[in-house]
Amino acid sequence: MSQTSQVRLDKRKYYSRDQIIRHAQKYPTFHWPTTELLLNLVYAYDLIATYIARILNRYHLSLSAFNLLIILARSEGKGLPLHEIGEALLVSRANVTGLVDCLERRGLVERVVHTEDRRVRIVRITKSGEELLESILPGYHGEVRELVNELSDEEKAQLSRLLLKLQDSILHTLEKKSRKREDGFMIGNGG
Amino acid sequence: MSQTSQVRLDKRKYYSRDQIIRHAQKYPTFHWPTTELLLNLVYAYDLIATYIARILNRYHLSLSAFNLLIILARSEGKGLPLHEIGEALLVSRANVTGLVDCLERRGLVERVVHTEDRRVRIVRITKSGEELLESILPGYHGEVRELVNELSDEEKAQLSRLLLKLQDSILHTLEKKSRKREDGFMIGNGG
DNA sequence: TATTGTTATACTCTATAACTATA
DNA sequence: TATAGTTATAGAGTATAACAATA
Repeated sequence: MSQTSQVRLDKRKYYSRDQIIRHAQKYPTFHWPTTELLLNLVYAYDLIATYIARILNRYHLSLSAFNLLIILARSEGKGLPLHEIGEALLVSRANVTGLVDCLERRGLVERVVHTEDRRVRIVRITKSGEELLESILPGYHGEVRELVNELSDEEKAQLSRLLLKLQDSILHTLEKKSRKREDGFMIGNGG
Repeated sequence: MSQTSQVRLDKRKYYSRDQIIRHAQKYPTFHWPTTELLLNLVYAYDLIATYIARILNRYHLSLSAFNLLIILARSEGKGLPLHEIGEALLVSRANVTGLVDCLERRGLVERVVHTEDRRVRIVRITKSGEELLESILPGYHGEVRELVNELSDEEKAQLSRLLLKLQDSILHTLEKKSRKREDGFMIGNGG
């Protein structure tokens, strides 16, 4: 694979500060710190998501499928109804059905009818799903940790704090917007 | 739409620190600050990406299409060869063709054969593409700025600095890995 | 009537391999 | 031989609407 060593990983030359500002300054609403933040957030996410997807690919799991298995494993046998899975993964109900179908066919999760509300199906992780997770997680945690090892624990904690504050800001703005307009902005679970 | 007001935007209850640590502490490679950082990065990205996708949806543009138009607009008429677009967007060559096809059909970009190397096609934004961008960007910048308005400029800059450091850490680790193994990890442009 | 979940559809994004034309 | 771009295909992800079962 001669390509491997020639792939340029760093795309940041396409997003130089000077070029962006030169192009965008004609818009009065343009704000460099905001734009810079978004670019860095998106690019950091892209790098990590692509890398994690490659790890999970070895196990034929998508990122959503992996997240679902982990959430179910953490629930300690109680499982989750399908509509709550949609909330947790920011995915619509219709698509949760497909995701769960796929994992159920492989025997990694199972559906159980809720005893009190017979409309509801609880999804639980199976023994086999737990075994798969246990074969993935040691290597997964190690590889991910190596990936971010140039940040100290303190920097990681600070980054987390700022990202949390960013999430709060977004959530508050969206709530304000959906209170204001009846045709307000919606996120997730649009079905 | 009675659903609008009932959608729960905040999914963080599914990712509580105690529950995660209780489940993951059996793995010696597990490291809470790293996991916390990843969760917060992914969720912040999800919120922003979903919101921006909704804005762009009004103009029938995907996030990639929007990014492509902006990169082309910033190049000030010079345009970009298709393989560089792949690098910039972290997308494989094959998929750049499709993306450019789609925008070319709508008259927003055009292909021009490179005069010196006749294998190369340069993609340029058209007048019509620039007009579309100019109709989107004022509102776009304003909405995005409102979304993150609970962070001060200083906090945004600090967040950017930390995200940059995170990007560097990832890029360095990936480079080390691909130097080590001939079948090394690759990102993007796998075609 | 409203909610949970399913089915069906269509569109986008992604990954891969085989192909062409140029260098 | 290597590179730029295209074509074709298959698998995910997402959005939407219509529907059945249950509340």
